[in-house]
Amino acid sequence: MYQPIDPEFFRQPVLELAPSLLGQYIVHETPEGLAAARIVETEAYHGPEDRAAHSYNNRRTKRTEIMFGNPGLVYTYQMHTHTLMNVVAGPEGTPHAVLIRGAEPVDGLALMQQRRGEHLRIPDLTNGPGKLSKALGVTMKYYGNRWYEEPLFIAPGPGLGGELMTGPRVGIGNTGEAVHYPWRFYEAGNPFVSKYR
DNA sequence: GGCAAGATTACC
DNA sequence: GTAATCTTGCCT
Repeated sequence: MYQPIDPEFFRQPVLELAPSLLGQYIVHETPEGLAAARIVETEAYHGPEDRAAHSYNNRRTKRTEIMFGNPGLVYTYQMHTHTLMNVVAGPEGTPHAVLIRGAEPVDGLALMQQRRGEHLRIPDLTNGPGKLSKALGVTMKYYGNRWYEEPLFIAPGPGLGGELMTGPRVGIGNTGEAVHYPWRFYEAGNPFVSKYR
C-alpha cells in the first residue's frame, strides 16, 4: 500500500529537504491499524548557524546527538507534554533537521480521532507538530529510527495541492536574527497548516 | 488572552 | 536550583 521512500531522498541540504517533504506521506503502522497523512507544513533548522536550532553552534548533547548521524534518521523530542518529530538532513555529520508541523489525514482517520479525541474538528487532529505526533501514535521510542523503514516512514506522495508558501518559523521568538529567516514551508490555504498563537 | 503541564538543557 | 523551550488545552 505505502512504500518507504528511497533513503537517498534524505541526502540533500536541509533548505531543499524541507520543501521536498511537502506533499509526501508520513505513515505509521501499528497493531491498532495504519495511519497516513500528507505533509503540508515543515520547518528547516540549519544546525550550527541557526540560533533557533537545538544544535546551534554544533551543540552536541544526548538529545541532539542523533542530528550528527545519517540523513533520514528520526529525531523526536519532548516539548512540555508533547512529542515533536524531525527528519535529519544531509550531509552526514552536520546537525541539520526538518520539523514536521502539519499534515492532512489520508488513511486511518478513525484511529487518529480515537487517539486525539472524538469530538475535535478534523483539522485540529493534525494541524500542529504535537497534535500530529499524537494522531499518528508517534512517541519518543522512535528516536533514532530511520524514516525509510517500517513501521514509521515517509512514502512518496502526490506532491503539493496548492502554491508553495514560505515564511518565518513558529515559536522561536527569542533567537535574534534567526527569528526572521523564511525557513517555514507550507501549502497555501490548507487547513492542516498550524496557526500562530 | 493567560497559564499550567513537566522533559531536556543551559546557566547561576 | 532556576529559567527557557521548535506546544497544546483548558480556564477566564
